[in-house]
Amino acid sequence: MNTTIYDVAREAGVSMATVSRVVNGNPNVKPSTRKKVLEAIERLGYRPNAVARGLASKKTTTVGVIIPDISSIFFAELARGIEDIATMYKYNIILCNSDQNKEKEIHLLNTLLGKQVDGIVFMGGKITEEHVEEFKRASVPIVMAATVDMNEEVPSVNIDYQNAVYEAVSHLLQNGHSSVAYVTGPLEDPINGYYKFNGYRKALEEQGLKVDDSQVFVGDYTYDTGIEAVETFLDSDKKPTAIFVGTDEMALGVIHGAQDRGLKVPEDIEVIGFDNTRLATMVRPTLSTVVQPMYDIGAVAMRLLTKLMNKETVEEHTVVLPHRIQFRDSTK
Amino acid sequence: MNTTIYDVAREAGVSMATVSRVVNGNPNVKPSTRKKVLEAIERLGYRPNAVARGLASKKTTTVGVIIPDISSIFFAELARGIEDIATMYKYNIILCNSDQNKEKEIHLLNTLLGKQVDGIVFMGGKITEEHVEEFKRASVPIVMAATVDMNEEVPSVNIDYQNAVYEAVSHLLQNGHSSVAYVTGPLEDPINGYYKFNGYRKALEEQGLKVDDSQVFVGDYTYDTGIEAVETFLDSDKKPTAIFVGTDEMALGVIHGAQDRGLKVPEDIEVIGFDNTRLATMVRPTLSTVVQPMYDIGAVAMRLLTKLMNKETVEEHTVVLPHRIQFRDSTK
DNA sequence: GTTTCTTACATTATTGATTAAATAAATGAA
DNA sequence: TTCATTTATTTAATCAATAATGTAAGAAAC
Repeated sequence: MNTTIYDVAREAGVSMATVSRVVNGNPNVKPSTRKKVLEAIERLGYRPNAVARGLASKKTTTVGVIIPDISSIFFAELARGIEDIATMYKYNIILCNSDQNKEKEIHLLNTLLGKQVDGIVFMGGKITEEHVEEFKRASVPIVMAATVDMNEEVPSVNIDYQNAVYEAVSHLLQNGHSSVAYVTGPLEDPINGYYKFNGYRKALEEQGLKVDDSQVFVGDYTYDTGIEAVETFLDSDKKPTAIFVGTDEMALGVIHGAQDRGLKVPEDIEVIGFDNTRLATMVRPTLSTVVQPMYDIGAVAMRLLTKLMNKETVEEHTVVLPHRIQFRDSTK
Repeated sequence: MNTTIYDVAREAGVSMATVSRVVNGNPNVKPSTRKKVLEAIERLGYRPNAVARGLASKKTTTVGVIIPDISSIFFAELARGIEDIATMYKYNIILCNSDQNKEKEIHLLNTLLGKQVDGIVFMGGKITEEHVEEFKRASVPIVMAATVDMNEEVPSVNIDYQNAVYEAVSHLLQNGHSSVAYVTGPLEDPINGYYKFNGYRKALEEQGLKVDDSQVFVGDYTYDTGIEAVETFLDSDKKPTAIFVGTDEMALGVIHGAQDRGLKVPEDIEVIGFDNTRLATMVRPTLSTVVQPMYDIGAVAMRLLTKLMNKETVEEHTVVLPHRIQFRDSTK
């Protein structure tokens, strides 16, 4: 049997309320009794039961984290940012993989609320009306990280995806390419289908160009679809000389796919990736890429959540972190 | 205010015990009352409070996971295996990063036990006496994943690291190299310092060779130390023609470091990595590597933990999963 | 027809903390 | 010394479930 606050109270000859006060650092305890209690705690090896505490105080000091896939390099980095800040504020995290499946997401949300988490960090793809409904119904704050709600109803932390892509593609166009191909993740995710794509479109149109569907390849974020993408491009009659790729992992695929066909990067074909995961320096040539500060997005999202959980007033619920382009050797 | 079991009981005109029985699928409820209760639950949007349930039942259906660093490709994959099986058995996981820091590990262990987790999966480096003491003192089962306790006192899931390295190095030696260099992770971790290293030594000695310290480089698992390692080797007077590398990420560094020096892999220098992370196919040449089934290790560890939590009898507490070598293009 | 068993519930106690209200003790001012 | 305040501590209610025990109604056994 584990020792309870009652055992400690008896051992120290005080009431459980006093023990509770000592444990919680309440100042209204005489130093001598505090000492007695502390000794009793030590003697019995008492460890407060967080479940009982959670029931009584209605705070569990744990937050839920819904993430598409923790084994993805991108999300794992985000998760680390979340966890570090959570730890800093004495929260633990319950981590759940959703695979971006809407049913799972809703189900997990309810499981977490059932477990009485004090808040939730949500990462996903497309945010539907139903998501927002569920979020609103929740009794605790929810913050989205690297996930956009186009109506800005839910607090979130992101970068300016549209401008980030716009800048990268514009850079390539200014290098004199007559066209820039685009490898993107699934378009159902509005980050891909709306923001990033619009950035691409805008950059093209600014140069008097139009989006050419044969120059756009929709992959599934994996290295292999990066390879597929170049192969498709190189088999077409309009071979690109510059490719913007929506994620680093696909960009590695693109570089290797091109090299496998005997092309030289960046001489024959320039490539810019997106995210600046650790992969970007693990290729030859090293990858020029848009820096999305994943760790920071996670950290800031968690920090925002702590404020909301504390009922502090926050000026801006939709935070946009800065981005930049890191030029390496895959561009001239 | 959230609706409680009491509200449902009143709404349905039954006692809370009956509601509890319906919610928990106890068969001793007349279909007609079950229906009444279910309707009341639906009407009120009742969601059981897992904290109260946990206090009363002494089960939280959550397990703790202590992991060195979730942002590492290796551990993230392990974590995914753990989480998938946990979900399958209706557990949630509380995930904590330890950075392999002993104080943090012990602290996290106590935090998790305070939160009344039903079990713990532990991943770390060196397991000290103190670790084992703490593990034994815990009132819930603990399983280690990809982590060895040399005394086999703690249940664990691993592969046979010594033999895995032995086979890889032997393979290189049989290819006719007069020596095989070795890039390893920190030797404080007995997996590196004892098992893997012994595998290396054994393979060498079987060919009448001895370990030459100048042919051993201790890295910190990062890509960059892989590069450092080759550079050190190539600057020495005994330039290796084959290198065994303790992790894939360092192996990528080794390959690129060698290529940066104008060497060809595998013609001038053969490389074998370890782990078979997704990185292995993201290099040119693709990396031959020892397959450590990370996802499976996590999954099996979690499965083992569910059995222990259920107090099922398990035949073998120390499970050793099979490994193999995946040959790709970094070896001849 | 009484007794015994089930079935289907209800009642009440319990879980291990927090917290508000009540009370006791200590301190200070008049 | 007395009363008011402040400080320290206890008592008891509460949190939202589960678990153990109790009970009424009907079926089966004798």
